[in-house]
Amino acid sequence: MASPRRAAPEARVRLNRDRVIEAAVKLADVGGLDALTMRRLGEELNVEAMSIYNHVANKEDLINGMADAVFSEIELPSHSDDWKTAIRKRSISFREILARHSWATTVRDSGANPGAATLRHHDRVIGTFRNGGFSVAMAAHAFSAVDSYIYGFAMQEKSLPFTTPEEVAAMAEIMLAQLPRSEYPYLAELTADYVLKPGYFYGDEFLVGLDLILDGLEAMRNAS
Amino acid sequence: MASPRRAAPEARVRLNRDRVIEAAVKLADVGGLDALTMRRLGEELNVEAMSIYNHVANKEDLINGMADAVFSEIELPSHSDDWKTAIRKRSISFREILARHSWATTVRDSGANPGAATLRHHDRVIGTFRNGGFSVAMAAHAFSAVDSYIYGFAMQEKSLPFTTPEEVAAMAEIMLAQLPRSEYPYLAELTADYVLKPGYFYGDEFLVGLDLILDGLEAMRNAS
DNA sequence: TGTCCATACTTACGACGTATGTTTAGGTTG
DNA sequence: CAACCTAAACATACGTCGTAAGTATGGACA
Repeated sequence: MASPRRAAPEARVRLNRDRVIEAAVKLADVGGLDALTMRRLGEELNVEAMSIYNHVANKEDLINGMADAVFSEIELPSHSDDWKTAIRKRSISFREILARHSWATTVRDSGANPGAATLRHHDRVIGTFRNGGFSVAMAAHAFSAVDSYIYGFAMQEKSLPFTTPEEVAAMAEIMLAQLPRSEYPYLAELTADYVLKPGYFYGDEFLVGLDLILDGLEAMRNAS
Repeated sequence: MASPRRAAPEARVRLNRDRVIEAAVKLADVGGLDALTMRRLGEELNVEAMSIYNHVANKEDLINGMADAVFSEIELPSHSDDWKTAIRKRSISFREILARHSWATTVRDSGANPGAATLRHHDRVIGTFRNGGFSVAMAAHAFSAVDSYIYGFAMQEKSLPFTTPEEVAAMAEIMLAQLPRSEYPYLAELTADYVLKPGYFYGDEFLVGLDLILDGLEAMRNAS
């Protein structure tokens, strides 16, 4: 027999906050926030649920950590681009990240206890506007408008119960069939003549709205 | 003794779907979606939790009903206004309603099983754009842009852990005090020179962004 | 007056977040 | 190498959740 020192055939891997958060994000990505339970997370980490509390104050703290992890993934606005390009790029990245972690749209983090990555991200965005010639007030307007739009778009996108164009078409066909045309004529028209057209993909709407806002902000900046 | 016919001193009030939904909305308004439990709701209705299931398939169905009830509160775009005024008014109403029922921002209803009020509302909004001279595609763009913005704004607003200007000031002061100025200079500047200025109210940002989008849509429409 | 059934109540189950207490394994010290 | 300390694991338990399944009841119509 080996010495008791080396008894365990499988050395226990130490846990830490980052490993916990990473696993939690993975769980939520797959099954949504509902699928993220402490017991299930423990299972994923080969640990009892309660052990997680050695690295996280409670579930809320865990979720805040997850939100901050998501923010750290977003591409920061580049210093070498002009403000519009920089914000445009980071906005596209933001949406992409929110689509990948669709549970994140519901999480408020930012408001209550923003993490370090969240703060840094926001600081850089505001800085980009300021350096682009926006006054403090205008930077605040711009920040609010752009981020509200991105969050809202991500939410709408998430709420769609389909993803691929094929699914969209199938779903739209069904909805259209059971939609009382006389009662909702415009909804029916939009579905038939737009959503059901080949090549339709709701995600494409994102850039239309984003550029609308960015152009508006540019005009506002130039007017001052 | 009175006849057994009239035995109950307090006649049992019959439940129905609308009464259930109304009470549920009230509960969620006060304490958020977390405060809405079937037992608590039963208590509110003087009924056991399980009795609610005679009027509602399950909690998801209940919440969908609540979402539709919220939509029914939103002011429909008026036929007598031009498209821009009509959409502006209903957007302001929309935000107001979402602020009053802040739990509603998280609920997806619209995507999966839209209720009658939701469908009617959407139909009227799209109709307003179409009658205002928007092509089907442009109406879709407009609808997406405006509603994404409203939803996102409502979410940001909800995530703020304060409401009154006094609370904002107090909170901002605290955050500013513990914010590493050198690390987040722009965030600090914005807080100090904008948020902490008397009269600041985040809700005021709403119209700035909304008008930005509406003006952009108008330009887009005129260009075609 | 008798029958039926919609609607209410009762009980029970498994899963949840987490408070509390106990065990253990890895590093430090003599 | 043995004795000890402590961080981090496990174990147990409580109250609450959504809701399945079975039971009781009272108002409407025969």
